[in-house]
Amino acid sequence: MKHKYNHKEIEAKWQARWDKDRIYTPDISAAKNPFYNLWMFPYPSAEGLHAGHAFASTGSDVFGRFMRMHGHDVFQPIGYDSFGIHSENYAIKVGEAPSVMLQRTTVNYERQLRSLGHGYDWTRTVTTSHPDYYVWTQWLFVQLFKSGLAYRREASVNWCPSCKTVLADEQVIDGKCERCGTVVEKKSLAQWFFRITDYADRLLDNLDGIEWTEKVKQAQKQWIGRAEGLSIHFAVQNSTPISVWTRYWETIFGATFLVVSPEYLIEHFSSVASAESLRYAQHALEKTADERRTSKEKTGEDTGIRATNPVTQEVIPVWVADYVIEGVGTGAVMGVPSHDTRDFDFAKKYGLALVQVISYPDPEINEAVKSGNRASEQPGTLMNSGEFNGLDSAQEGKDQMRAWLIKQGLSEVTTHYHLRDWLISRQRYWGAPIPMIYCETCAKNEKGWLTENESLLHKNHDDWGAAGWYPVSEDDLPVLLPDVEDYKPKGDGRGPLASHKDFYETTCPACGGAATRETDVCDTFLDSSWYFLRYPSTDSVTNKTEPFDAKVTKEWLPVNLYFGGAEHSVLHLMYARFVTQVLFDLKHVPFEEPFPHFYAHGLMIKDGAKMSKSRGNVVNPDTYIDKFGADTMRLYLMFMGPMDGSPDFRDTGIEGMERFTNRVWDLMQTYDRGVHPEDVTKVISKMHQTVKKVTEGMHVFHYNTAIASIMEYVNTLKEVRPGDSTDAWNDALKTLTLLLAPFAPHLSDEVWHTLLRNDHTVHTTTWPLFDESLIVNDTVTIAIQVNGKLRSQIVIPSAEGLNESFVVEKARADEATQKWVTHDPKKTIFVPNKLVNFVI
RNA sequence: GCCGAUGUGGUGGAAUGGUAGACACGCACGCCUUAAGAGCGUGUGGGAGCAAUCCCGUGUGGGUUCGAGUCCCACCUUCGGCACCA
Repeated sequence: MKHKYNHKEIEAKWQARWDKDRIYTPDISAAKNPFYNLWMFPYPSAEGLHAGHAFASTGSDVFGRFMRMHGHDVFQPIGYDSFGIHSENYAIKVGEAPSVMLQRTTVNYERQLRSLGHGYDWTRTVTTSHPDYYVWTQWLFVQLFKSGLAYRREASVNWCPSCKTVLADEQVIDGKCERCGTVVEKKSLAQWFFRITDYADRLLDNLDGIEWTEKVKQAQKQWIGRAEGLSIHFAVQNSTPISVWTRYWETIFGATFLVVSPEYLIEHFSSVASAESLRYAQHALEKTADERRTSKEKTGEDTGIRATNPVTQEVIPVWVADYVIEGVGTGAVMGVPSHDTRDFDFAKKYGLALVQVISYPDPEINEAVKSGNRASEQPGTLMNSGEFNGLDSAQEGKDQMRAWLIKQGLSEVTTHYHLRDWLISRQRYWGAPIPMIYCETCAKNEKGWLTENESLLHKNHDDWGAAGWYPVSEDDLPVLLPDVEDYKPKGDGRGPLASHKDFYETTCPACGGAATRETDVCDTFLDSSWYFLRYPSTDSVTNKTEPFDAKVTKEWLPVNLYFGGAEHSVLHLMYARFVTQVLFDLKHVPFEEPFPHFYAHGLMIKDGAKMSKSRGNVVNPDTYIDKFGADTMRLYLMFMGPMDGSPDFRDTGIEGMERFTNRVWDLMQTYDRGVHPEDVTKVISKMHQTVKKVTEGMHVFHYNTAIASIMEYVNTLKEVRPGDSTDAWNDALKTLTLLLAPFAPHLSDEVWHTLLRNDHTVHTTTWPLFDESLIVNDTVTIAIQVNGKLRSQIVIPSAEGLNESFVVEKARADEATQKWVTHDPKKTIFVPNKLVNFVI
């Protein structure tokens, strides 16, 4: 090979040139054909981007470039999700202020992202920890508060003893902190919540109308967890009735006891329950959620309370047990040992009654339920709930049973959700201060913003914690996060800002008296719940007075393609949808769904394992870009496998791709060389075939097969004999350059200008079209099968490919075939242009 | 337990029901070179055979079909999500 691609020189040159010519900076207000191409913005970690980020961001960039070559005004912004525990924890570790560390890490991120040659619009970036941005995060909080969707209540919440802050349910993975992996504890604190549960139905139902991978939709559906069941009321002697919630109401005849959660017992029956059971409940509350979750053995205590089964009129005992979880259902369950394995275990251990279902009150229902209820037919046999669920024949009985229970006034239909309200407060420093003010005087007078004003959306809220609370006036935003020395979390349930009088001392917006600011800060997921709205408006003249420009937003949103990791299925994506729906209801945006098309890319692995610092298998893209160049790196990343897979990064693989890059570069030097007249058809046919395959691959993010067909094309061109058909050859190389442009943007633009002698960038040049009719070659190979097994092949002129009698006759005449087909076949199958199958 | 995926050479991975393993990596041999590297060329699913060629092969077992990696039924593996969910 004579010529080698000099990546260092060429890539630096083009990155500077693109910047200067602003080819990735669309005219936001005048764009005719907008395409908003968004990659989930990273949090700028101290370690910088790893190869997995490069894989994902390149996948997004390739598509943006593809769209740009289709005449779209592609807007591809980038920014930093810079607030949050992750950044702060690292700052604490290295003993540096988060804001100081951030300056260094963002510079590094920008350098890395630029070195990959991505087509970002660097004139419109977003940094969530900048006051210009978080002023609007605080504004958003105020809107939610005024809508009645933000409220404050004392609650038992997830507490991470290492991060020393509370966490949202979504941020607890297997009982551990999503950020640091520490086992999460329960703690009772007064906290701000968002009423995302108000939007549960819409969040669920809208999923049907958006183009997301099934996997991610399923994850959201499960997380929302809508389930219809019945609330059934059990009268309690000398006390308030107990309501249980169940989806298996037809088993109520077998309910021989009730079990309540420790929380339930203390809240409702502390005066009537047995001392032993109360002690048990108190003790149970001290256990961590994880301890309760993982203990196999069920424990409990008889409360001494007696309830009545509303259907059988049987008096049954009420027990307390920590396997019943507060917040699931009503916190009380009916124990049906004949139908549920957990109830069976419990009943067995404590000697509770186990009764089989003997009869039903209505003969018709009796029959219907019985038909699906094997337990009733085989007394003494335990039927577990799983087995019962699988029986379709029981459905009709269940439906009738429900109608009967409701008619008798014993129960009502209740829908339960797994989704909980979004806990926003963080007792930390590095976040947007929650823009609320508490006035003790007003609180005493039962006054507060929500008691004096009508909320905008959530009308029938109970005013938990509303007294005394006022939002910071929008004119006074932002509430600036002060620079403080002692930003470390103290762990006493209050954030570091609570030690700073000059921060929290203020005056009441209502009465003018002394008041205090909220000292907790917002969850980082609030920062990222609306950032996509900000990008197109960053340079708008109105951005000092509005979070985003209405006209620009109407033009550019919702996001055309959102590219990101599936690990955000139930966190970021759910929050962003919720916030967008609220903004829609408040008429700030004209759409309900921010990401009508979300593509979930896979997670890159290295040596068969997930990349992680502890495994020591994190691939830093810098070394590879330095050694092989961004284009070779990009090509390799995209060639490893489909975007939704989990490709394994291997050094030998990128070396192979370097050979390809050099082969292409070498081939490009032959521009004007020409092609042998006898090879012209071959070249043209392969060219159109390649354009077709690449184009199709791009649309479905199968970049690996797109690159594979480009490789085939290059292999073909290398075999072609030189000659005097210059146009055909030059056309072939021109097409090759265009097809490579999204993957290898630097090399392509260099070739495009210096060798192919164009004076405009390749990246806004129109993507090549293919002509199906030109893909056809002079000849076509027909496979010959005998009884479905391949036995021979024949080559025939393409013109005869559809001619059945011609092809079959040729096939019968084939020597190898005659060995297998000795007499007339029973049947002959002919597939045009493909094969002939003789059945003998 | 429930939900969703997944399973193809030594490896990454290709295949609108129609020639399984495209394209690469790796490996082997050869050319070039004083040599190494780079580059170029040839071969490379398993088995039998000097060879032409034949047999077997897409997690397992059945089925549909002229023809199944692909469709249907049952099961297994691995990976993700949810979960003492009442």
